[in-house]
Amino acid sequence: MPEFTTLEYENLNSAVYGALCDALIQGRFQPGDRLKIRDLAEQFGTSVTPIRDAILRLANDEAIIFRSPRDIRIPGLSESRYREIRSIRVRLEGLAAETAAQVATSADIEALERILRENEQAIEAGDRLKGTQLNQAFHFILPQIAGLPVLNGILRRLWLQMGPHISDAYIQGGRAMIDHHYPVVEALKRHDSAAASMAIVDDILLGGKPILERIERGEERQTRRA
Amino acid sequence: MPEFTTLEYENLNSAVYGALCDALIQGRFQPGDRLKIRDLAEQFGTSVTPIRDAILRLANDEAIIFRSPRDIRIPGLSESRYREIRSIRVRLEGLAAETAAQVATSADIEALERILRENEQAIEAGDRLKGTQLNQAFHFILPQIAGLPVLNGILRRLWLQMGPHISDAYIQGGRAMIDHHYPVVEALKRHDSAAASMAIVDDILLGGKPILERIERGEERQTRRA
DNA sequence: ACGTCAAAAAAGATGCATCAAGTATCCTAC
DNA sequence: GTAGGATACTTGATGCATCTTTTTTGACGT
Repeated sequence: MPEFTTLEYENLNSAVYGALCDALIQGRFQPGDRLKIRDLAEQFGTSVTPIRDAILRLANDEAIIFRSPRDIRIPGLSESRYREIRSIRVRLEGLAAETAAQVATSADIEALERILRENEQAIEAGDRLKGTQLNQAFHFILPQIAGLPVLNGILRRLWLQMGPHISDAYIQGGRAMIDHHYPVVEALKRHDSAAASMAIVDDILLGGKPILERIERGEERQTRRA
Repeated sequence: MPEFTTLEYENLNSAVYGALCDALIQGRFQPGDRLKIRDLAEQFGTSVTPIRDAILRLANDEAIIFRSPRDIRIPGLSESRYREIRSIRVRLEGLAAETAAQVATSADIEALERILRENEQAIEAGDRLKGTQLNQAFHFILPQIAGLPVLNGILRRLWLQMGPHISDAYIQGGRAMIDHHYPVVEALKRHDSAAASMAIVDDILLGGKPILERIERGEERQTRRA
């Protein structure tokens, strides 16, 4: 269960922000979707103020954009931007994997293997949502094992931007999403930093291939109206 | 002149956010300093609303923290956190330097050399503020040359967190702040990616040494009252 | 002096009214 | 039937009142 709020105490603002982050990461928004503060306020049963706060934070994360002062939307993702995000992930998740390999305990390994088992089951059951969630859980747990909270926050933000663009695509890769995870765990067991780094890089590049191909095909509806 | 606002149109919120970001990066806040929304509203001559918006964005960047629901402060920087930020910078600025080396034009090189010349002058003149500003400009221009806007945003956020902790320390390093910049430019001229990456890593590790030593010495006043 | 506790003041959270600017709708004129 | 324009509506920005909780302060007793 990833922790998304950076504010340590609870308020409506953080609750809304967390809920919208979850929705974004789970792909429940499509590129081009428009967000309206008053509508969201009604959905959440609050006034507009906490919604505005959350929307502003999301805009600061570049997870949503203000196309004009009154037009808040889920942004598109150009091919070059996706490639940049992928390059950044390669560097940062590589660092996380290296560090994790050095410090991973047997409890950490068990947690990873549990995620893999659940992911297997989700794929067999055809549960796409759970499949992508567990895939994300795998990626987020590495910086946690490594004890790198700043890195974790950066990756979280990148995932907010990718979320609306990976929901459908991942499935087309079938088991490719999970196959590359096993070598990572094997490397962590051996405390082999170099192998762990290479394995996670493989996962990012190969496992993410369907997403890139989808963006290249231009199946994005970036400027779709509502 | 780095562009800090992610909202493309102008409003009070972004103006306040930008001003506070500048203040943070320039070290005009000290760790432990307390921020009060009403006070800032008076200083900026606005109501509390745009200030709250900006404060919330800054908190989302982890540039400021809510120690309690009514206590907004500049956070401290533990040694482990600084080391983590440094590791991330090594990876990301390494990537920026590699990419920049491949695509840098002669105009880009000239811009870099202009910054170096101005930085020399600022150091000679003993202008600390301008010195640190130009040092930052050097680091921010590399991802711009490389055409990596996402990377740029991540580094900007990291700098927001480091800002309050580097103001004094850098000076103690004397010319060390700038000496390591020359090999970077030389590598870019030769379009030598590997050398550029190594040079910028040297700068981060060696140039940042005074900061780490200061944090290790515990000269931080993280919980200082006002 | 120091710690404790209570009252007073401060401060952020939340809700809401209003404003300005942009959008949609509908009516009219040709 | 269509084009143009005026009107009504939508929507985020801003300001502000109020509420609750925290923080500060100061008096009191030890």
